[in-house]
Amino acid sequence: MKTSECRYCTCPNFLAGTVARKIEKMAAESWKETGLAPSHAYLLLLTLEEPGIQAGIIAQHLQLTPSTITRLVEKLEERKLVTRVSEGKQTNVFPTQKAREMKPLLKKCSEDFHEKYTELLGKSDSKQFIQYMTRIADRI
Amino acid sequence: MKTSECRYCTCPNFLAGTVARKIEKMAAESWKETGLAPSHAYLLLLTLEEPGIQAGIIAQHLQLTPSTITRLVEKLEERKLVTRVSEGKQTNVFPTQKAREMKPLLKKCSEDFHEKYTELLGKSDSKQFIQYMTRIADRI
DNA sequence: ATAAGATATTTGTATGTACAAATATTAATT
DNA sequence: AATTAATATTTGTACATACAAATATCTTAT
Repeated sequence: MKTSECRYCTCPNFLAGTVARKIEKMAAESWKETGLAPSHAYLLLLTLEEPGIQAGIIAQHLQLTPSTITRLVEKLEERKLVTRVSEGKQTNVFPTQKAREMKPLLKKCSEDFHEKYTELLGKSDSKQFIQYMTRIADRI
Repeated sequence: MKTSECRYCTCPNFLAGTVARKIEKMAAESWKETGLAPSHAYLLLLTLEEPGIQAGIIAQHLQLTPSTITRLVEKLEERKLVTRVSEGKQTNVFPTQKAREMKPLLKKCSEDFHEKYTELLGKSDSKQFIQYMTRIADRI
């Protein structure tokens, strides 16, 4: 059934959730090769770009709560992809060697996803979607 | 931190998730008075509009998987808001008297949310957002 | 009429996320 | 210096959601 035929197709909350789930599924497919869920992949990329990044900063960049970051980092730690170093009250997250070796693959998957997405929506629509969503996010 | 300043502010998956969480929070606030989470509220409204609606049809309208519907209905059943009547291999969901009494409140909350949302984004932007999201959802 | 396949739902399990409370550290006030 | 307040993170718990497998029913083919 098409979303436009659904009972709550005019409810922004319903729509936002539906779209998010669909896009996440697409993203998960792209990142499958890494064995990581999209949010884990983002977090890992953050640590690769800025080794030792503070947990709270990660939370801000991913727009997730601190407790969620703790949980995501735990998972990545189990897979030996990051290590936590606490420094006073704060926690710094470093990528491991294994993660560093994975970087090219992560980049590739990220690009794959962007391509797949752009192809699906067309260049102008996909660009517009990003602008639009950003604007919305900043106002809510 | 504004979403437009985040590291992955150009990633559609990140954006979609962020926006969905923010809108859901807004919606949850509006539905607080009912004690129901937004998705429970939608489901309940569906059963009120079409008593005896089949579980699978609910799944299609809410764009959720059948197993999720089972779980949502279970919760509503615990609160004595719906009852399940199985008819052969299918399950029909009926609202209880308690749910029927709740209908005006549900409607009110739904309208509250729409107003709050429209006020926040402005009339034209909020309308555009809906059109845009619907189009995206149908193509993914 | 029975076996095989198709359909609808539920169950078991796992994941990502959040909230509230707990903990640990640092800063500020008296 | 000691108490209080502020800040950063973690823990306990709960929830919405999904996937895969199990179950129950119905349909079709032989």
